[in-house]
Amino acid sequence: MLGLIVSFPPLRTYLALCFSAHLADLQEVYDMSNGYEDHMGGDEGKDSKTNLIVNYLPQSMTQDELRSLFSSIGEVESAKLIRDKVAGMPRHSLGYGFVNYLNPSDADRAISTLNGLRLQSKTIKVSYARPSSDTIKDANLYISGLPKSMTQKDVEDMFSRYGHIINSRVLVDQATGSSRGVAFIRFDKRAEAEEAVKNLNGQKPPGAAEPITVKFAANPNQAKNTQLISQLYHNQSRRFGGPLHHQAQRFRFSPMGVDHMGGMGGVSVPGNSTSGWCIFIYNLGQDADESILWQMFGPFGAVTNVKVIRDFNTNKCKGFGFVTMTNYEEAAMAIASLNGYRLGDKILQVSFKTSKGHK
DNA sequence: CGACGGGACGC
DNA sequence: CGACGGGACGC
Repeated sequence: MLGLIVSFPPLRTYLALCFSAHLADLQEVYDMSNGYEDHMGGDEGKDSKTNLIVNYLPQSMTQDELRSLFSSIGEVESAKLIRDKVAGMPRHSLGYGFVNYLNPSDADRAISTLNGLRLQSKTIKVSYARPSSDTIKDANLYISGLPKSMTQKDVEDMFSRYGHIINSRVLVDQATGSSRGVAFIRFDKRAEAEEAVKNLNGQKPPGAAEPITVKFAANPNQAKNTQLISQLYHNQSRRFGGPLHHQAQRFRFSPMGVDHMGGMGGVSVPGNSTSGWCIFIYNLGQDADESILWQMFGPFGAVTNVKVIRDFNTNKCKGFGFVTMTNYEEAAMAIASLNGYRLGDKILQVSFKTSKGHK
């Protein structure tokens, strides 16, 4: 569908249609503010006058389509769609990108005409890109335990004293529309986010009965993998077959994980209320993630759960994790094969999980 | 040289 | 209703 934008001349017609639609619905849109506006001013930020960040792009949109869309405003110096960097092939879009114009006035007009544009049931956000820097990375916080009465603005007001908020979101229950007491806040700088964690984690908002939790958000890969795992688990428990392929494609889950989830049948183990055999994996690198555990253990049989243990604040792996496998023989084979396995520059130690008290 | 988890992570 | 930080050996 987006291919039409590239392939056919009547782009203006297409845009006009989309644009009128988006104007009609503009009130529903939020996070359309320009997160960088506070830093723009005077004659600072030379490249930021031409360089834009584009968020909430449709999954199917390609880099060429991104360039094509923004070329309708003016001459584009470069367009970059950000894709994941998994060793596996697909390299699918992360849903955002950068467009750098030759002319600052074109960048400005691109914001005024394309910000809020609806594409494929998405509403894109177009704003000036902040100057590239390591200091702005990993500045997204996850907040839980908020009073249900706190609105997005309330939460922002609580956090804004620690820095400049780029965007925020309060999660609401699908059915009731009420707050789930969970929010995300992205600060401009990681240091600002760190200050907010230090000062607000474990604190009670005014009038609240319970303290809130403030920590760095997991990256979306981790979150989606975890979510998908539990979805697959529940789907599979209810009935075999079903919408597994659809879900797997939608979330682009690790191929290993998907393949072997299919083999997961009866999950109850005699004498154990929690199903399966829990395996302890030690000496994982700090950047280890769930997908590597699926890849390593999946080939040995039915894996029902994987978990990388991370530091609460930094989200870096603490060096170990757990894998649950349904069948004893397969678990034993995995342990025998993977204990002593070299992952990166580390030699793994793999064994059945011991009870909590000992080493 | 470090060693065994545990609400909630996206309307 | 949505992944906000790429890629870069050139100037």
